[in-house]
This record gives sequence, C-alpha cells and structure tokens, in this order.
Amino acid sequence: MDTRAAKDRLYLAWAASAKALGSPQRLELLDVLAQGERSVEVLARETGLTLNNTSAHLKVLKAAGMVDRRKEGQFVYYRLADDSLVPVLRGIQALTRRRQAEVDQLARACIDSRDVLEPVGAAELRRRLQAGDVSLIDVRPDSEFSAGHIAGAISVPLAELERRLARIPRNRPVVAYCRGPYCVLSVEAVQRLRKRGYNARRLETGFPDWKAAGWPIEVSA
Amino acid sequence: MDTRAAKDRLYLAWAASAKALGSPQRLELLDVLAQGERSVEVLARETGLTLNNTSAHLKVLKAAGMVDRRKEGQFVYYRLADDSLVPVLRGIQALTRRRQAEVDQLARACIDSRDVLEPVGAAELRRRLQAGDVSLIDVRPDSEFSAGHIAGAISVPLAELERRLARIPRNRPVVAYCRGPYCVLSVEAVQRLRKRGYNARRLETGFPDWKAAGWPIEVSA
DNA sequence: ATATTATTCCAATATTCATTAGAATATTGG
DNA sequence: CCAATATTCTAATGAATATTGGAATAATAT
Repeated sequence: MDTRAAKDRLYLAWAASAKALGSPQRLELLDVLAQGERSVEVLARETGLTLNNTSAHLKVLKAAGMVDRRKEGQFVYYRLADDSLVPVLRGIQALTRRRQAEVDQLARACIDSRDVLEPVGAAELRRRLQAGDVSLIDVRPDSEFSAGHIAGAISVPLAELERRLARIPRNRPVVAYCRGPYCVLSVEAVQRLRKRGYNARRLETGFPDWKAAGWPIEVSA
Repeated sequence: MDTRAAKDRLYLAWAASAKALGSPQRLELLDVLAQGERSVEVLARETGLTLNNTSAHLKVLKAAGMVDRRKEGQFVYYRLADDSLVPVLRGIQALTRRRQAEVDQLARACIDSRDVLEPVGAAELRRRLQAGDVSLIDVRPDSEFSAGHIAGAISVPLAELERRLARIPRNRPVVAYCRGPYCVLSVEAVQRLRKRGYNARRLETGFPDWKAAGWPIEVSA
C-alpha cells in the first residue's frame, strides 16, 4: 500500500512539530521570542538556561522550522518563524488548563485570581480603542515596548508605574496588557491601579496574540 | 523567587501535553478517535500497531488527559476527552504544512492536487445547507456515518458510490466530506462524481472539525 | 468450573533526548 | 595580527521513550 507510506510520512512530520514543542525549556524560549527577537545570550539569561543548552534547544526549534535566525555582527538574533505559532501554543495551554483544572492547584489558584480581575477580550478592546473611550497601557519593560506594541498604547513599565501615573487619565477606564494570558505583569498593574482609584482591567491575552491576529501594532523608531 | 517555581510548573505541564502529541503513532490514534470511540483492538487494526503497543500509547494519552475510556463487557472503548483537541491538531498540521511546503514534495503534491478541487469552507457549507441549495454526502464507511455525521448528510460510502448514485440528485451541486483535511476519501469521491457529470466539490475539513465547532450533527439510532 | 477473548501489566531492549564541559569558529576592536 | 566576545560543535553522561514478548487480570460463553 502506498497510502500507508504517505500517511506515515505525514504523521511523522506532524509529530516532529509537536515534539519540538514538547519541552518546557523550548516552550519558555518560544514564549520569550513571541515578544520579539532576542540574542542567544539574552534568551539564556531570561530563561535561566546555560548558554550551551540554550543554543542546543534553539537548534532544535530551528530544525523544526519554529524560529528563524539573523546574524548581525557577533550576535545571532532569533525570532519566531511565524506568528501562527502563537495560537497553537495558546491551544496547547488551553487544553492543559482544561484537563488540569481539578488536578493542579497551583495553576487553578493562579488562574482564578486572574479571572477575578474581569479581563477584557481582545475584540472588545479593539472596538473600544476605535471608539476612543479607553486608555491602553503597556506594562512590559521599555525595551519590549520599543520592539513592538499595540497601536495607541502608552508605555508604563510595572517598575515605573507609580512614577508615570501622571500619564494615565484618571477619568477614563484603563486597560493594561503584558506578554500573554499567563504573564503576571498586568495582574499586578491592575491591582495597584485599582488601589489608587483607577477603573482598571487587564487584557485577557497579550501583545503576541494581538500581533498574531494581524491587528494594528506600532514599533518605536 | 516563587514565580520561577510557578513558571516551571506551568511550562512543564504544557510540555507534557505537547509531548503526548509528539509521536506519529499517537497522532494517528487521535485521528481515528476523532471519528468516534473505538475499542483497543479496532484501534490497533486501523493503525497497524501491535495490541501491546496500542495499549501503551493509549495509556500515555490517557495520562495526558487527551482521551477517556469506557468499559463495556470485555471491551474498553476509548474516545477523545475533548473536542477542542481537534483544532489544536489542525493547528500543528497547518504549522507543519506551512514550513514544509518547500521541503516535503510528497505533502505538497498531495495538498496541491487537493486545492485544485476547490474545497468548500465549513462556514460556506453551513450557509448553503440552511439555504437548501446543496446536497451533502458522507463518503466514510457506514459504521462511521452511524456513529455520527453532519446533520442532513446522506451516507454514500466511497466503496458504494456507484451503487448509490440514485440517491444523489443530479440537478444540484454536491459536497462530499470525510474524516478531515488530509483524508483522501472525499477527493476520490469528487473525482468520480465529476466524471459522471455531477457538480461536485469537497468539504475543506471533515466531520471531527464540524463537530468540534459545535455545529449540528446527527447520530443514527 | 473452564476455555476464550480483550486488555493491561511487567521486564528487557534499543533508541532518543537533555545537559554539561571543553574545543572550535567567527566577528569586532585595538 | 591579537585579544575578547558570542555562538556553535563535539563528545560523553544519565534519563526518558518506544517496542516487544510473555504473564496477569477481567469478563464472557460453554
């Protein structure tokens, strides 16, 4: 049978993709890369892996076509090969969350406290941005904001929150966003803003999701 | 840092899910299960794996929460734990297809010939079914049709195609569907129907995708 | 009860994978 | 050219995985 051989090849290829995603280290690397391109050294630092190991995992991701590389001077910058990776990663996360809700106390506690903050969906945020009745703040570090942010957002890194309060209008609702649905920056930001009397909520997803959806973003020159 | 430990746990859990999908054998098992529940023996037969090995892989899938089991008499029937697995699998397939388009001749040839048949999208099919201006045929084996099919479809297994032609109105467009975007049954069916003068096209996806979308299905009593 | 069938468990094998350390390569700045 | 830095390559280790054959368990039929 020839269809058997064809089938085997397809399943093998698909499994190779899934296998590349089947490592906590590589998932974390991809998570960082979803924010924008990084050098190997920076990736190693942000994930806490050794340089050698980081390089090895990046090689696997490259072979699986998940990332691309660009050499500039003595640095090698990696980036996601394709924004369509983001929804696939979210799918795996959602799958895991659903089945583990009853098993993993930690994740549940983490998620529950998050739901309490009544996150804003991406589509709703987009509508309200167009209507102009909401302020949007990006609470990631300045470097990530510069590398790319949702169009119309102002940069208020969590570490600078109190110092930059003047930039945030008091009379309008505020939406804070960060790296993604499991990033804690915006949760923390919303809590602090509420303490100061703001009507604040967090975006349900994050910058990578917005970008992957093809919605308007800006890059600082 | 406590957030580091929490992060590690999340990435580990996600990786465990991805790892469960990182085997061609398990992907094929899930593909079969997406059609409906099966006993271990049937799964082994349909995938060409040994019984022992099939059982072992099912155990892995069970541990990862991908499948559930039901015992009836001496048989154990497995089924997908959650229809939301289907879009995740499709995401991985699409990812692989995109990056391999230039690499894997086989997949490309396979996909190209398929695109030529101008597949109908699921949303379009649904509209046209409601409008009543299309005939829908299910070309999977009768047993799979009985276990569940798109509401309004008539059963015309590929093997029976010529014998059941009388059931298909000649004056209306026909849409054929089967197991999914990589299943060859509907491709073959469309080609044969066109030879006989039908205005035939294939559904882009398949029954599992339709079901996972929560759209109307029927089960034969 | 006993034989049969379906499935899982267990142990052993070959294979693949993650990680580390150290060497090798390539680029930049003196 | 030389020194410093960033990255990759190679080799080696231990851990995890896939597969197989045979035994064990459970339900059914005689």
